Amino acid sequence: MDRHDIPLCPISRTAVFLGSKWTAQIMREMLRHKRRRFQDLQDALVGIAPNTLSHRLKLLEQSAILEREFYENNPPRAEYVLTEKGAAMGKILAAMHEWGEKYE
Amino acid sequence: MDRHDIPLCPISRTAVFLGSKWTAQIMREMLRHKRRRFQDLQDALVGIAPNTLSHRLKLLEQSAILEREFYENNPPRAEYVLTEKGAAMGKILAAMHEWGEKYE
DNA sequence: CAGAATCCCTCGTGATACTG
DNA sequence: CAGTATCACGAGGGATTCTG
Repeated sequence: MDRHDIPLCPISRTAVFLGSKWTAQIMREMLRHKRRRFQDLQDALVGIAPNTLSHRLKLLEQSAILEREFYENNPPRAEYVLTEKGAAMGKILAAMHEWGEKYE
Repeated sequence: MDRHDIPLCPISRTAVFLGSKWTAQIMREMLRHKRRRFQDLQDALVGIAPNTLSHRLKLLEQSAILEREFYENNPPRAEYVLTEKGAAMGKILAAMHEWGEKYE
């Protein structure tokens, strides 16, 4: 067995998850608005590729940080809603913001 | 110009930096002890390769989160010391810990 | 509009061996 | 002890195209 099999501690898993390039910005946007459409997020996150956004949203949904609501109209509509677990991440983002303000 | 050139916002840079696999654990160790030797860290971070630890420490030093003190004895001794900027990251780690406790 | 499919490429990490 | 030197690999991200 090699080192890939050793699981990270909870705090590191949180850090690694949030540290995936776009995740913090997605969360900032969701914390501000509570509910956002795919297109809104893509507009807000200047430079993100749609497949990347889609992938991160899926992971956020799997972690129960967001919930996806899909309406099969024409055109279709998808909305992502912040859960309580997701909203609780606000403190982490706030701490990062405060630190960044002071030291960067 | 492609999307690689677009700089991340400060909060995302912080997240990405901390999200590098071992960085949160290094910081947890440094926040606990304020001052640690290379070997101490390698022992505490079970599974880390020395080149990886060395690399992360260099980046932490470049960001002025740690300072390196090197003594050319035989055997040599290196100590890494938490700066004020580094100590201020404690709030971020604490927020992650609190969130992890409650939701994971 | 909200993605899925594909291909490509970089970067962080890891294994291992070596040095002053 | 405290690293450096290589080599290699896999995952995440990006560019682009396509669809219901």
